[in-house]
Amino acid sequence: MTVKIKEVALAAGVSSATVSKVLSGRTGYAVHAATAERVRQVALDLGYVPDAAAQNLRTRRSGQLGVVLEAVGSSEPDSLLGGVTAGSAVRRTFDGAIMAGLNDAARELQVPALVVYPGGSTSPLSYLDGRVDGLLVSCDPLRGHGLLEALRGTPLPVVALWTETVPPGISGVDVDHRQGGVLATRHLIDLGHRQIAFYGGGQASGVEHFGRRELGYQDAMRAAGLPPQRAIHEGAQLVAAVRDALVSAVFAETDLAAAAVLQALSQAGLRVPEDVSLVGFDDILGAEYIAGGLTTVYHPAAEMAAEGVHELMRLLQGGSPSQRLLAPRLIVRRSAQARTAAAR
Amino acid sequence: MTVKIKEVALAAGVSSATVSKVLSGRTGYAVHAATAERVRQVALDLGYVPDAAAQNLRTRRSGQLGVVLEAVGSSEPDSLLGGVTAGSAVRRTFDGAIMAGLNDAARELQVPALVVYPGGSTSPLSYLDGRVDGLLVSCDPLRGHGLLEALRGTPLPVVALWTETVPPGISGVDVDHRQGGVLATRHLIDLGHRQIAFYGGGQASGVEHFGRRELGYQDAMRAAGLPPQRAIHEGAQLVAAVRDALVSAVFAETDLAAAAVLQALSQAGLRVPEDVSLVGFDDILGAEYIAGGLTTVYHPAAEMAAEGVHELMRLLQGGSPSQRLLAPRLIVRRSAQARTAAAR
DNA sequence: CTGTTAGCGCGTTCAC
DNA sequence: GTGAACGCGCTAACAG
Repeated sequence: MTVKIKEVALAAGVSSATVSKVLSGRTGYAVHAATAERVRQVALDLGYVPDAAAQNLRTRRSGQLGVVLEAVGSSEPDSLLGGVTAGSAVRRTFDGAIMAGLNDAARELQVPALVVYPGGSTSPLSYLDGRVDGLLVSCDPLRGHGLLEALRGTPLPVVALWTETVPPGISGVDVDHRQGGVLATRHLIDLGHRQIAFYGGGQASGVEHFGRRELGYQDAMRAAGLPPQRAIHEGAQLVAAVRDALVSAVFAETDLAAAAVLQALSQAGLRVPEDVSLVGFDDILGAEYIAGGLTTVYHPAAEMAAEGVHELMRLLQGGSPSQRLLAPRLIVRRSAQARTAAAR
Repeated sequence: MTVKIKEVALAAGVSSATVSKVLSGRTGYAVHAATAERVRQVALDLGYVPDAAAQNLRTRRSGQLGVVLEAVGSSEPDSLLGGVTAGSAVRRTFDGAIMAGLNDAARELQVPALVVYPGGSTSPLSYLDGRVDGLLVSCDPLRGHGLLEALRGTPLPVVALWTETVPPGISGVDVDHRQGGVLATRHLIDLGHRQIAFYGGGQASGVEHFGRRELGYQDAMRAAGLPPQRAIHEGAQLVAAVRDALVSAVFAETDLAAAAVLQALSQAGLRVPEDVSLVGFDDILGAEYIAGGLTTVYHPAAEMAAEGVHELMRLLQGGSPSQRLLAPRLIVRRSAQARTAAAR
């Protein structure tokens, strides 16, 4: 037996229209202050809660934002990672960061609720049932953007996370991976390294993020007048390069890849950072335990999600779609040290 | 301009009632197979999607499950952790695991959508607006159960995660932390250790989970005829106990606490597992990097969330509230070794 | 047995 | 400050 607006109206001695006006909170309606106060009090006493379905039906808005949460995280092929196999755990860390960012932003902006679509693979049509006023799509960078393409031309405002390349009419928020690659590489250069390897699939992987991280590596190398090396994606190859004095420092495209590098080096009797300097990317949980503290690039996933909510609110208020890149940040620990300290 | 049911009816040459019957999917309605097929085809061609608000208003059900996602994760006080400060990252791992579990279960059960309430601190009344058919509460084990208490007696079916102690009328799903404590401790006993310390706040911390983990430790010790030791919650104290040959193995109440133990021991020149065996709890991301592979107890957070969804569906189908505990699982790595191998 | 008509659910908003 | 139409799909009762 829930309380309905008519019961409140009756108890307050007014019509339901008046109750609606008062509780809408909007000013500008002609309602006596005393009446308004009485209505509010009665509503509170009776524990009246407006029915969301009726409200949505009439206003054609739900006050809900949809979130399509595709699995996000490490997309590294196993071959690259050696024995390191925490991919799904990394994915969860990022998903958790996304939820934390969404939650914080939604609370701050007073968005009533977020709707998560299970699986995220449903037909694009199903997002158009009025359940949500806008859509955040957390795409898997590896699996391409099938859903985004399908949403091209939707009447629903859409913001895509995790990608720089979105169809027209859709907003995008991503981290500046290329700039992150520059940060990591420049750090190694500043430490005096000249022979710096890029470890990972990079552009050849077909994964947008990894390609951009490699581009950043190349940018920084060229800016310092150094020749970028071809990407290495095998532990043995890297060990050989180090032995031949062709490599004194490594930028691994992810922290997991860095862990794999560390493992390969250790097995060959090489130490980090004494023999080789190492920088990763992502700052995953556990990064502080890798090599006694992995120097890495922090990936602001939560901030990205929060920015996505803000962008969606902008679209809902009539703004036009835009692209935005968030700056990553270098986290200096101990796995990268000055070249001179290596004494080789 | 969205397509409405009447337009479909018109195009298919039937009434809207027939369209509704066909698209409801329910059998038992008397509709010609040929007519039904035609209606379905027309609906598809026109891209008809039933309006959720109208549906919800008429059926008084939303097909949505609410999730109150309080911050969950490491609740360890800083003093216990020494320099190890990855608490928020752990929280995100668990939140991500929860979302992964919810997502998987919802998809499997064909639940249309999950609603996440931002902040999770809103008045209990606000969950009664018909937006959701039931509520999952992922409570913070540290902050107590204010929300759960407030939900006592709600007409809405409620399932609480992360706690064994719930008000009457509410279902609970939690991990069997006590059993996990037994697993960890028994593993050390089986390895030949007799002087086993519990490291952490335990029962004194006031955190339900940690208390139960310590109880499990005590259970296993007593079962082996060994006297449980008083909980240690300071690195220096632990180092002293090891030096005095009072402790040869440590069960730390969380993996982060284990990392702190490791750090304290290392600084004192003691090695894991050569000098001291160490077992953690949670199997957080990064556990495989702690001490070259931390032996720990896996915390099935995703499974817990999935089980929560199942329990909620049971309640929605008229089942009665119940409590459920999920079994944790020992993950053997290399931080705990046989006593004899220690050669002390 | 197939398909239609009519009215419901409940808060919002326009016209008086 | 009020009355009543309205949003849109569902379903009980009814006609063919």
